[in-house]
Amino acid sequence: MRWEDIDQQVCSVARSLAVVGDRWTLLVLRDAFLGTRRFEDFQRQLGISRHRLADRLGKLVEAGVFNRVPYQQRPLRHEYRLTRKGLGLYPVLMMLAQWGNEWADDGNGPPVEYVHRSCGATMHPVMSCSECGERLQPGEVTPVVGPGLRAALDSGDSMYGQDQAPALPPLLRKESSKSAGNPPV
Amino acid sequence: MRWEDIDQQVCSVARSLAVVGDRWTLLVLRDAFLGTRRFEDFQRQLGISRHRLADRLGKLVEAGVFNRVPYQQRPLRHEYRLTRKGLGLYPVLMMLAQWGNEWADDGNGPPVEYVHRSCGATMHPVMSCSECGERLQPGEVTPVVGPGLRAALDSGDSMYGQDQAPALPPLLRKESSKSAGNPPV
DNA sequence: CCTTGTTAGTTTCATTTTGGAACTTAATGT
DNA sequence: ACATTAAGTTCCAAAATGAAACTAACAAGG
Repeated sequence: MRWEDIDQQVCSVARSLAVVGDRWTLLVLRDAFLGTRRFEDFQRQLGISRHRLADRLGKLVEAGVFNRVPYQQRPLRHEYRLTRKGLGLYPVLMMLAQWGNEWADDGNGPPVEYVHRSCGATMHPVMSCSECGERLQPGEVTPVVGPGLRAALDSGDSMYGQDQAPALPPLLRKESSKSAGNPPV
Repeated sequence: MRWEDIDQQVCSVARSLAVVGDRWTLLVLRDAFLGTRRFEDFQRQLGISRHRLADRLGKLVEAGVFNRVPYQQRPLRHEYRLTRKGLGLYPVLMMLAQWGNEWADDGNGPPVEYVHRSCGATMHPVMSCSECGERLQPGEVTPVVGPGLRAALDSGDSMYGQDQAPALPPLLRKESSKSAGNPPV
């Protein structure tokens, strides 16, 4: 399977990665969340080749993650602004940063720390349940077939046969008893 | 700058992407969270070439995301299990899935829905403050220079001069007054 | 013993993607 | 007239990828 076909999967992780899973794309977004909006600024800050940058920005505009809006006439110049859809990637970026802080520390501690304005505390982001507010751990969440997957299975137009279970988004499957005794870690 | 050098940046997002930012890697992890452990299973489910898969698994083992453990002798066979470090990527995967559910819907609704075992509700993951528990929005979090960045700046061994501000992890910078009137969206 | 099957890779090679540098366009500043 | 800025584009060599075949090490069946 070619990488460009991953958006065909009936899986939200795959579909997200079809948009943001290319090299540099998430770093472009990181800088966008930091306030960068212009081609030259992205290019300088990232060290990406202009070639790649033009391609990535174009795809993100096409995907609705950025708006390309003129910031001056004569000569006409555009800048790239995060849309609502783009802003929706904030948790992804923050969780990547959090993982890096926890696990890719170079021995000097986290590069940056975060202060939550409304409570004033130095904090880190945690993932929690929208309904009960409790923190979510792998294995506490059960994925169930949703309408999108049911539709794909019913219409048979998907790449999955009726018999073959398609890939489900992330959970930690319960140990099957036959390989008991070996913890997942 | 070459992609392989992004881990040189004093930025946790960049360092995380140095480990999980290659094509297919996050999809391999998705399947791992779904319970897949063996080479053949990853290969079949993902449709990735065996070549790439061997490379990605090797790099993830080297990075400490997977353990490669024998599950039989004669013939010797290994399987790949998520380490604690690997399990730490759960929020990243879930937030990617959540974004896909929200924004990459194909018109049929989300492929899967999630049930939180402890509260029983159909839920979605939200990102919140570890200290006050409130939901986090872009712009409510202020990044401040942490020990890792201070060390890099002090020792001067980083790629950044003392004068040049290095890239900070994601936030939404306050509008500078000179471009006032244009909302970030 | 001989053949086939399973699992986990490795090798080979054609096709894509990337990185780097130079070039273009449309202006402005000096 | 000439240098500069911003946002790309073009060109090309080098690196990454995808597809398919091949290998190793054994097990099972006839």
